[in-house]
Amino acid sequence: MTCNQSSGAFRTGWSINHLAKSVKPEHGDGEDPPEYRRTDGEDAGEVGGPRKRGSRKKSGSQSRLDRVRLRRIEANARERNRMHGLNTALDSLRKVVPCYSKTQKLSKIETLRLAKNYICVLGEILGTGKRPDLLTFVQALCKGLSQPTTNLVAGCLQLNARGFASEPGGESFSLYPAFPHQHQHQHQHQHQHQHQQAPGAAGCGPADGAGPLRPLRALCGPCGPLYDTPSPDCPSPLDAATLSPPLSFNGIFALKNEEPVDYRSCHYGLRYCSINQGSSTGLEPYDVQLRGQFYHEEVNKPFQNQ
DNA sequence: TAGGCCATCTGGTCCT
DNA sequence: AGGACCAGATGGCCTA
Repeated sequence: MTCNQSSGAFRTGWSINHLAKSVKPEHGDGEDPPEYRRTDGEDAGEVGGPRKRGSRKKSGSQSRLDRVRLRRIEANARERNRMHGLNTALDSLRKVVPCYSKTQKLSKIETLRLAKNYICVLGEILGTGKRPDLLTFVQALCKGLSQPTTNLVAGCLQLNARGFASEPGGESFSLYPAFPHQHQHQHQHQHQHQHQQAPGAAGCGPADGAGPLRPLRALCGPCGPLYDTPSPDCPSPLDAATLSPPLSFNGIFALKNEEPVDYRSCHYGLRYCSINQGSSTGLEPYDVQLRGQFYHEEVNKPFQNQ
């Protein structure tokens, strides 16, 4: 029996008796695990030489061995439960962190790192009373995170980083989402270019090409827009009237899709996030292309020297 | 195939 | 004595 089988069996409600019959197979081939082979102090005294063992003594030792074995099995079960509780808590944490996907869970360590970053950001916001710009926000969130996680977080943040990488080493950024009505031709070809698009691929939105970092007005929650002075260039399709409500997070930031996006099928390349799928808002799925390496480096650059 | 992640087992330590 | 907690070891699964 494998570990997985064991855990599966546990999840389906193994009794201690079941466990007792399935003592760790890795030690394998019917051989008892080390502890069960080990003799306790009483038995250790017998190691020195041949010694007659009465049946009474033997049965006592046997029962003691059984007790040890049972305790170990019980301890294993408790330890499993403890770890399951820990994992449950981690799942809870994943759900309140600004990047949640049922299909591609953050690893434990990345969850903790992201949560820590998030707490720091929120603390900073509380302390200063100011909302950070999107780039700063993402940078802070992704501090110390792995590249895939950085990409995942950015994806959850609805970032379009194509402009980000429009010029290798360039200084322009675009954080606008690319809506199909703006770039329908792009959308049609994105799938076939998933793994081929050059760093200089076409950007999107009015910020495409050159220009300063601009806010993503899609990041508007119930508490109002993330930015006090939304860019006048921000096109009307992003107006609140057409925005889908799901882009909200705890009333603070608009960060998450209610419908978790499965990024498994679009690692590092083009990603198609569907907001409010099939809604009456008229919004079609839009892409949040992320150029893995370059994006990761850009996001983490400010922190690399810290 | 290597590396990352994970679940589990295990023994040690500390606490009640 | 027994439970909680911890860290090391191990093996399975998945992905690049």
